[in-house]
Amino acid sequence: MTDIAREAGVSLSTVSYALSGKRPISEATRERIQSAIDRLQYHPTASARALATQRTSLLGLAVPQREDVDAHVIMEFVSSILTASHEQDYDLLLVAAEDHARTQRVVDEGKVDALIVMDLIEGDPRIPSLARLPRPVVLIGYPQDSGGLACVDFDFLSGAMAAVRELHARGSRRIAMLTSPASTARPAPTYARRSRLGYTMACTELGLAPRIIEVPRDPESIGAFVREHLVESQDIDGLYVHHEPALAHLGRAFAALGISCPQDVQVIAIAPDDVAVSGPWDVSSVQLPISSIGRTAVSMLLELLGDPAIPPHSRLLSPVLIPRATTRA
Amino acid sequence: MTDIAREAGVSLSTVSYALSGKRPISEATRERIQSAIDRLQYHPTASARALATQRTSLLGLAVPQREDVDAHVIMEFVSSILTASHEQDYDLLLVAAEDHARTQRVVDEGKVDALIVMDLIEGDPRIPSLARLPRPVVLIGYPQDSGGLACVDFDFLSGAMAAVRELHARGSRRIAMLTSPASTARPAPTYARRSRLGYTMACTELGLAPRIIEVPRDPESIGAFVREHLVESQDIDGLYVHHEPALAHLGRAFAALGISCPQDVQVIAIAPDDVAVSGPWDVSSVQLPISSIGRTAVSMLLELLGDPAIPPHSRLLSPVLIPRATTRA
DNA sequence: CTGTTAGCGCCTTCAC
DNA sequence: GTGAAGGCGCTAACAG
Repeated sequence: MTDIAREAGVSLSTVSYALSGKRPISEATRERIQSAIDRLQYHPTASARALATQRTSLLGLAVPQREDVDAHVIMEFVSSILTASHEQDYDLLLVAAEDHARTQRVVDEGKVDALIVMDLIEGDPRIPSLARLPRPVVLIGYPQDSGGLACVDFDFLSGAMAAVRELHARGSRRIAMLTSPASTARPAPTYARRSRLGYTMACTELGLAPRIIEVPRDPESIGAFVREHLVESQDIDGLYVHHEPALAHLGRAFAALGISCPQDVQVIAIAPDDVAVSGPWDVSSVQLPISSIGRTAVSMLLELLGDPAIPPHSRLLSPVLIPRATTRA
Repeated sequence: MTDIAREAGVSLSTVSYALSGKRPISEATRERIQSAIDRLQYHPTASARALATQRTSLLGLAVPQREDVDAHVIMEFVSSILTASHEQDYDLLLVAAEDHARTQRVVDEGKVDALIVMDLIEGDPRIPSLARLPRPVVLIGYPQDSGGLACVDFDFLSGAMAAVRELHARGSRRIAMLTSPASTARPAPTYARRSRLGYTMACTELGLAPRIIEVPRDPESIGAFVREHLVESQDIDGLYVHHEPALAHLGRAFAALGISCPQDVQVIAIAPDDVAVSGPWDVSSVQLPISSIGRTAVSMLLELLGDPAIPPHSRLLSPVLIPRATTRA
């Protein structure tokens, strides 16, 4: 920077101000400076700037690497967060969520200005330490006790209720919820409880008896479920499905066993649009707005960076229901 | 750091040396320093260290965001690169590959020590500017002209040849290659050419007539292909499939049209293990070692960081063939 | 084995 | 509008 000051015949600070624009600079000198910059191929040094300003223009993101989290979903989160960050002139620093010590370290050492943590589970043990960090943190997920941290997530409770009400409004009276087994091994992600709760509340509201059916993701189990409840006892005429990997199998089982979908039974899933329409059928669904969540997380972080006094709060994105081929008109 | 020096009753530099271990420190003072660190919750400031050492301990990764690159594959690359980086005490800075200006900027400004660029295409326009960067760069992919940059990729040429030879050794004589249409819109990824070339070379070597059949990824097109070539004209008894999204559809089409697989026709795919076994059948395959590629890219970068004089070269991972249910014994 | 000191490259409050 | 000077927190010679 000294070089280009000399080259342009001005003082070092003038160059700095020309670059940051934090002070009016005459058009003439501004141009001389710019041309010197081009000529010398100058690039400001990020670490020096960071040291002086205490800002890295880096956002941290703790990504889960466990096999049982759908790679597509994670990728969409990462991608939307990356895009949103770039739009605000931030870069993204990735750290493995499993390595919590490292996650803390990158913020303690000031490698990032703020942090996004995804894949929260109920009673997540990381929450207390995250709450102690000296920089803004937002969680993707909505744990019962967020320890005062900002949260962003889809409103699964409302989403589940919307689905059940819709099934009911279109004529279903025996509405079950189909979901994955509450794994006792792994603690549940924060949305599992809220989704079930929403389903139960809606049933209560409508005077229906709630029935939550847990089924593994393999085709055989799905087939068995369909045979038992839809072919034999026929005790279900509406299905709220929160079980993405099972959706496609469900559709095939219907076809194989001769269940005609909007007629015999209506189905509403809660899923990202692409998985709702990617299987053998186009499933009516409550949209899971992954990239909106990602973008919201970033903008929330920026607000907190702008004004750390903002009271911490949660943002739950509202459900939008898209009727497709699995519900009646 | 001054604080903990005072607190421990030593000089500032002693603290620094105690932390970096670049100088022997007596056990006694070392402990006093450590306890002061714990007491004051001290954490070294990354940007200050980076400014002083000219090292950020950050690796850059340019990730593609285009829809037509399989999210699972990208995620596995990212994940393996992230893990490998952490193992070497590096963090990972993500930037959108589509934003090439930004990609260059993060290295010009010294935000990263080195850069990995994935999803290279033939004649990639980014190569010249990447070659001019003042830090190590490795490409994931193997373009014909790498501009002197280091490359890491699977050896698709050998992989294709291995597959064809294997089919031939197990009795197939009319071996076709099934792959995705060479999109005229998007330029081809670097492996497309090498895979086809390997297939052709193997055919030549074995005295077979090469037949490259391009089929879109949708189930209908796959079904049509099977009907035409395996049911009607029956002019194929061996299939080298480099077309991941089509694999599952192919298996279903075989089942639906009564093609018995190792008997009527043998199939070897080139694919990651998980996709080879995830469909309706377990496909014999040449392993696509995605995470090995990722890890290799990182270790190559570190070698270059350690000794920039290392002559640039490419690393092509050798094929490993896994016989499964689609080849004869 | 420990202390002193001069930067790393940029920002920013001051005087001019 | 411009220039001079101190400081951000740490590293690494250079002396002891």
